[in-house]
Amino acid sequence: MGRGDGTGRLVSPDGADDRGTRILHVDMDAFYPSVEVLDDPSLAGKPIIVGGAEGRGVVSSASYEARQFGVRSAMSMGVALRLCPQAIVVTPHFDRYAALSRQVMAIFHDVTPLVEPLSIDEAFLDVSGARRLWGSPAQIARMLRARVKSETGLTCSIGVAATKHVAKIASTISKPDGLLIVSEPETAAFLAARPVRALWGVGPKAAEALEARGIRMVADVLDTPRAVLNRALGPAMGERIWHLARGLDAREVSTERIEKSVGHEETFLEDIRDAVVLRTELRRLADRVAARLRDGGWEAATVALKLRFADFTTLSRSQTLGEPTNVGQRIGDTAIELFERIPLDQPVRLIGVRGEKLRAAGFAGAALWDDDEEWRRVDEALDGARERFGRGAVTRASVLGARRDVDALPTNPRLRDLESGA
DNA sequence: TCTGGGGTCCTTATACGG
DNA sequence: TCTGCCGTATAAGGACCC
Repeated sequence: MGRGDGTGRLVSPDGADDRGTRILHVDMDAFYPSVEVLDDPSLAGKPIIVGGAEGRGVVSSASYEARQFGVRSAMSMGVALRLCPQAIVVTPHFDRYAALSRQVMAIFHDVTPLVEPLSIDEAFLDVSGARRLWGSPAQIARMLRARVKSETGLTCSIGVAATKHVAKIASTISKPDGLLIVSEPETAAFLAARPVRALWGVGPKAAEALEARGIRMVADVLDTPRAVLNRALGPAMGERIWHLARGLDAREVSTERIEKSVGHEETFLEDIRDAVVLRTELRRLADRVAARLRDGGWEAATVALKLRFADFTTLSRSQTLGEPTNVGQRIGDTAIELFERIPLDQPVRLIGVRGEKLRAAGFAGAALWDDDEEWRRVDEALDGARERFGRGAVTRASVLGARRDVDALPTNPRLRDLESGA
């Protein structure tokens, strides 16, 4: 959720240039607190903090009134309340947020089927096919803002641009209740004037590494040789920001995303030393992970354990299973095996279990293992799928799952994609 | 009153087979 | 047969995002 304090609101005027644009990024304003105000109008205009109220809670989201005191997402509640003692703390009502989110997404789908939800409160829309029906991208954005407001009572901010990246930056700086249109001809100048931190994927660490080389603004990135960026940030990140700084972002709006892992983790109210208690928690978390896997029709090929100790050092261990599973007992057994290998020389503050390398459930793997011809076809499918999704996005197991289960589970987007890719 | 919980992606180290 | 190289897979850790 947004980080600004809400003082920078921008609304592009009617008739603003929207040449070359087709992507909208819609971002709800202070979504959680705004929903709370909707449900309790007496909160309107007050500093609201949504987050874990007691113990080790942090701020999930703060109203703009609270942000003016410096309250930000991910801040510990203690610090937040020191900055803004008069704030009203509300524990989150995720079901309500999800319901409002569905309502807002439905409005988007009214306008175009090309909607890519990024999180509970934001989405990309490709409106290139919606022009005839609804008008130019700028007109569509104005209509969406009006509809969201009138049908839900919530405000949102919209960035309109030629690419996802620029649309996202535009919505961020237009907040709250803003609209910023960045036409294609304006893009280069718009980007150049932003700090590097505005680039997607540049967080505190990368910003620091760039700053150390005198690179503070996107304009500075333009003056920096590619090789220097690659050295400073690593080849993947270096290449990415070299492109993004130039407005080069070929990513399409994609309506189907493929889950790669599901997990649960828990921070204790007080650090725990007792291994019996920790094992019990692992069982509980493993059962929740397994239930989610079954709901989605997945199995996990790898089980990962996460521990965070009292001093905040965090460690993870993972193990690939002989056979993927969505059975809580198996996931729990594996998590506990991993846990037993770690010396407990400190109390534990957080423990978590995650299932990774998801594939479709129900695949009878054993039958295939000694069939060379089948393996050859699987590897061909793997190559095809990797070309489409990129390396690492697809595992052999996921292809195996796709080949076997695509008829049984035709509505599963992961399987459909893999099958057509194969 | 220091630091949540859900994720994705990238880098580096290591092991293994040819 | 030994060594190096290459590609691949797995594992661990960390940065980043909301």
